[in-house]
Parts: sequence; C-alpha cells; structure tokens
Amino acid sequence: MSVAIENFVKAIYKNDKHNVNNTKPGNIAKKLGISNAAATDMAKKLATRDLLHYEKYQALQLTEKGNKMALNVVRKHRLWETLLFQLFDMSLHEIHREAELLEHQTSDFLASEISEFLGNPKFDPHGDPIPNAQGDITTEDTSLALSQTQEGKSYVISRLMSDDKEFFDFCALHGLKYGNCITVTNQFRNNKMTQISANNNTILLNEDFTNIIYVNEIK
Amino acid sequence: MSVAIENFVKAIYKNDKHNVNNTKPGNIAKKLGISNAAATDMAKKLATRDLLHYEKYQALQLTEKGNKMALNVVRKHRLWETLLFQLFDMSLHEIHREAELLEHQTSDFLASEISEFLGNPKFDPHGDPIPNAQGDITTEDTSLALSQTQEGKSYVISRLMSDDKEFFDFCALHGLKYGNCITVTNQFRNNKMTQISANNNTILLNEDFTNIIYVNEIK
DNA sequence: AAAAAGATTTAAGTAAGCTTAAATATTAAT
DNA sequence: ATTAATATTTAAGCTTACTTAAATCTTTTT
Repeated sequence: MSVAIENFVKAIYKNDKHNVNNTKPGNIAKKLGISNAAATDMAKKLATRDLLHYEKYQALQLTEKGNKMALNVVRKHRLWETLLFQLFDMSLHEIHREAELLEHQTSDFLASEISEFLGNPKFDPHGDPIPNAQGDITTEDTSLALSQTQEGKSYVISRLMSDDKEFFDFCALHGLKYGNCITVTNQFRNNKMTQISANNNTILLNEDFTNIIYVNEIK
Repeated sequence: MSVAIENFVKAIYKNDKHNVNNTKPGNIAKKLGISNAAATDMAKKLATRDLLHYEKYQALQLTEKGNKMALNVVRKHRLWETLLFQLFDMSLHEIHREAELLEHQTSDFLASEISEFLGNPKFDPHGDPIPNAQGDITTEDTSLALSQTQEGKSYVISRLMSDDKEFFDFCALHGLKYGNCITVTNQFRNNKMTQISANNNTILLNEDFTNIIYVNEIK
C-alpha cells in the first residue's frame, strides 16, 4: 500500500479516536494538508478497496480491514518512536517527525525485531499504547484529560497527545513528561483553565493543553 | 528529492564504482528494474537539475552535486545496515533489504545520531566504507578481489560486495564473513576458479563469487 | 565495409495523487 | 423557514514516474 493510503487510513483512525469532529473528507484533508477534493477522491478509491465505507456527504468509516491497516501503521510509528527515544535521547517532537516517515518503510518483520529488542513495550514515550502484531491494543486506558481532573488531587502524567513542537518544548521546559507527578491546585471551569503544581512550580494551563495532557489519579 | 531520483543517482554511483560497464541508461535501467525509455527520460531530467551530464548515446556522468547526493544516500544505507546488524542480529541480506527502504526516509540529523550511537563506524557489516556527513570516504581501500589473489597466501575477508540472498546464505554456510581468515590453495586461472581453505574446509569458487569477495593479505 | 544485432531515443499513453474552480448539498443563522 | 455560510462533490487539468512500440543510432560480426 502506498504512503498516501496509509496516511489516509491513519488519519481517519486518529480522528475517530481523539476527536468529536465527524470524520468527513474535509477534516481528514485538513490533517493531511491536501485539498478537500483530493480527500473525496481518495475516500472513493479506498471504498472500492474495502478499506472504508463511503457514502456521499456522510462520515467516513473504516472497515475492519482499514482499521487493521491503520493499527499496523500506528504500531510501526510507536515502535520507532520508542526505539529512537531509547537509543538516541531525541526529543518527543523529533522522534515523532522521524517516525512519521519511517513507519511506511518498515516491514512487519523489522517491526517485530524492534518490538522484541525493546522488550515488547506496551506504550511509547508519549504514553500512547503500541498495538501488537495482530493489531490489538491489549492495555486499557484509564487515564483522563487534565481538564477533567479534580482540585486537590494528584496525578501521574500518562500521555502527551500531540505532534506539536511548541507543545513539547513547553512540556520539557516545565518538567511535564510521561510518568511525572503533578497536583491539580485549581480548576477554573468558567475560563477552562487548570492550575497545577509540578516540580514545585505552579503552572496555569488553558484548554488547548488540558485536553491533550492525560493523567491517572494517584490514590 | 524523490526516491526515484535518489535511487537513480545511487545506481550510477555504484555502477561507476564497481563495474567495467559503461554507465549508459540501459545499464541503469536494468539495475533499477525499469525500462530503458524511463531511464533515458530520467537522465534528461536530472541533467536539467545539474545532477549529471547527459549527452545522447554517451555514458552518464554524475556532477559533483549528483555524486554528493549519491554518497549521502549510500551513507544512510550503510549506517542503517550497521545499526540493524548490531541491534537485531539480522542477516546481511535482511539488513540490506530494510536499509534499501529506510535510506530514503532518513534525515541528515537522524543519520548523525545513528552514526554517533555506533561510534562513527568507518565500515558497514559488508565491509563497505561509510561516507561521513560531508560525503567523504576517508578510508583507503587496499583490498583486492579473490580472483586477483595468489596461491599459498592468506587473507582476511574485507568485503562481500553483493545484495543477493543466495550469495549471503552461501557465505554464512561456509563461514565466509567480514573479518574471517582464508587461505588461497589454488588459482585455476584458465577456468576462472579459485580454491580456498576456510575453517578447515576446502571451497571452490567460480568467478561470480571471486569477483565480489574482497580480501586483504595477511603478512 | 556492409549487414545484422543491440542500445538508445522519441512518441504516445497510463496511473497515482494531487491541484483549482465551479456546482451542489448540508448546516447554521436570522 | 428562508437565507447565508460552510462543506462536499464533480470536473478538468497537472506532475511524476513509469509503460510499450516505433524510430534512430551505435556496435559487432562477418
């Protein structure tokens, strides 16, 4: 399968997973940086290949085959991220950027070798789960967005759900990384802001950030 | 630059390096598995981009820019081979197959990280030299093909110049690998065969093999 | 040196993956 | 419930990297 197709099904998969947005061609087009027309064309084509269900003006839906393909690409992406992070101590943004290209040129065989070398990890350095070779995610996700947390409680950062360099730079600067502890000191619900304490620093985060930082409560 | 272009200049580079063949479109086409017409088209296009010199019916010649590009791709290929070989203990054929794809999706930044991680190696597991980030090969090649060796002398295997699975399987089976010692017991020059002793086994090799196995004399 | 064989080039055409512009449908706002 | 705004789709066209077939040139053989 071509890079364009792999990226298309991956984009649908991620959109379904993370967004409230309907998964229509326009949304996918925006994420992939292509025109709406191109996305519509591609959707029609992939429907004939049984990778997704397409009906005019309706949301796109991956078939089981399409879902498998997306998970296979996601698996390779996250394995690469984990390997690069471990070997080279590259930043979260850098490993993402490289994995975005490598994921499409990786045989299932090589993916297995990487996985085995790493001890078959269940999560990548962003905290995202790594599907197994069959395309199954066996871990369950109990984490919640920082925007949903409660004042006074403490949490472990479990996931930084972004591809954005600025976001990762900000996180690195303030010690917000996978596995670190934070305490929620204030929830300004009206302003959709959350104040936290991390490493003895107080940080005020807006909803752009509190919706993509995921945590687990420490009990 | 596209994968097709990178592979084209790489094929010219390798053809110039290893073969007596004129580097004409037909030869390159054969190596890349494309038609002669496609190779001619590509050659003309690359000439306009100052990657090679093209004159009708003449051999193709890389410009300095084209040569730099080829060496950059070769560098990434050989770094990947070295990394995969070290981490995963994959066969010479397997690392080649994977590197063939990964080489085109590797930033200069990542190449440097890999190189540094490996201790800036000068040679890959086939014994091929790894160009540095500037595209220079700083090692000098004193090795000679097995077909050029002398009866009674002993040599160290310095290079297995092939991409072929069967060849590598044969080598692995008989302990013919980078760094191993062999002794030339007979040169049958008329029949273009060479008889060697390796690991106390006697092996008779024809010119297909003696031209791609390179060695250095042990003095 | 002429003929035959072999390469190279030209020409015409294809598929993938895009583009822009115009037409059509859906959704939101008044 | 219209109208206005927004999305989606259709249509036509482009570029890259190929293909095959025919024409042209070069090399080899006799």
